[in-house]
Amino acid sequence: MRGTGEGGRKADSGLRRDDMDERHTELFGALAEPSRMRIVSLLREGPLSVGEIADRLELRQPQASKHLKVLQQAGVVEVQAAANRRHYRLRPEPFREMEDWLAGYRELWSERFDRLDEYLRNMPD
Amino acid sequence: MRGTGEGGRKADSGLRRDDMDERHTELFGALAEPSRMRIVSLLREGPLSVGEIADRLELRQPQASKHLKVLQQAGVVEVQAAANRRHYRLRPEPFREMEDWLAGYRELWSERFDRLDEYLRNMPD
DNA sequence: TTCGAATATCCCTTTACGGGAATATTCGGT
DNA sequence: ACCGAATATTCCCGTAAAGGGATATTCGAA
Repeated sequence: MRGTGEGGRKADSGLRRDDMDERHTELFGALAEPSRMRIVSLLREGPLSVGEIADRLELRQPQASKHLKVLQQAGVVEVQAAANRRHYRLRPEPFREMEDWLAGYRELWSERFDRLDEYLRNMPD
Repeated sequence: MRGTGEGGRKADSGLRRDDMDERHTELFGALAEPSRMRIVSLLREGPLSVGEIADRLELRQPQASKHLKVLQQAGVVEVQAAANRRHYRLRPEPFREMEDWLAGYRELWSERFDRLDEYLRNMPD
């Protein structure tokens, strides 16, 4: 139990950078599928039931359920039961995490490693 | 040829939202693999040759080459030949694109669809 | 408790993908 | 022109994942 409150940032789960990468691997995997990407995009408008999702994206109900299950396991969506219907909605956490992950690459925006010394260091002696 | 300079934003490739999603599907696919994620993470420090990447991540050279190829096709990295060596470096574009994509979900941070009217709309009459 | 709507799960087949090992290619040096 | 280092490519194999279809489950209504 090291560094529990180390950074004190937001809802830090106390993960090392490598673990964060693992989590993002799973997150990206969930998004790396056209149908699921469309589901996520659609869910931006608000929570929807499985039937509505399948309907609007012209998916078959079983496929919609399967994709939603994957998204749920990756933490992208959460479900709320209401009678027979199950309403799926986006969870904000993974998007925040992605934002944090991206922040580690933000220096690329500006400098883009234009310095050559790093580059030349790869040359053998 | 509509709206070429429409928004005047950065390097807008003139893609519709659906096309953007397709591109991100590919991008996420490239990142949805532990070794590739580690390669990307490693390349933050600066450009590296294939051998160095394979070395530091304890990958075999062919695997490293394959993963780099996938990353390259997804536009995540670019290569620069120098003698026998090929130096791979991160491209800033995909990260910017991810940032833009994320922006479309930023409202989740704050409100998180707490309004119930959208939710109740799903109820049958 | 029986029925029907909504959803999840199971089985099967096909395909995509990653690892391993061998081989091809490219390039500078001599 | 030849050799060796660095890298890319190919082939094979095993596994994970996705689609299709049928079926199981759950829940409210009557």
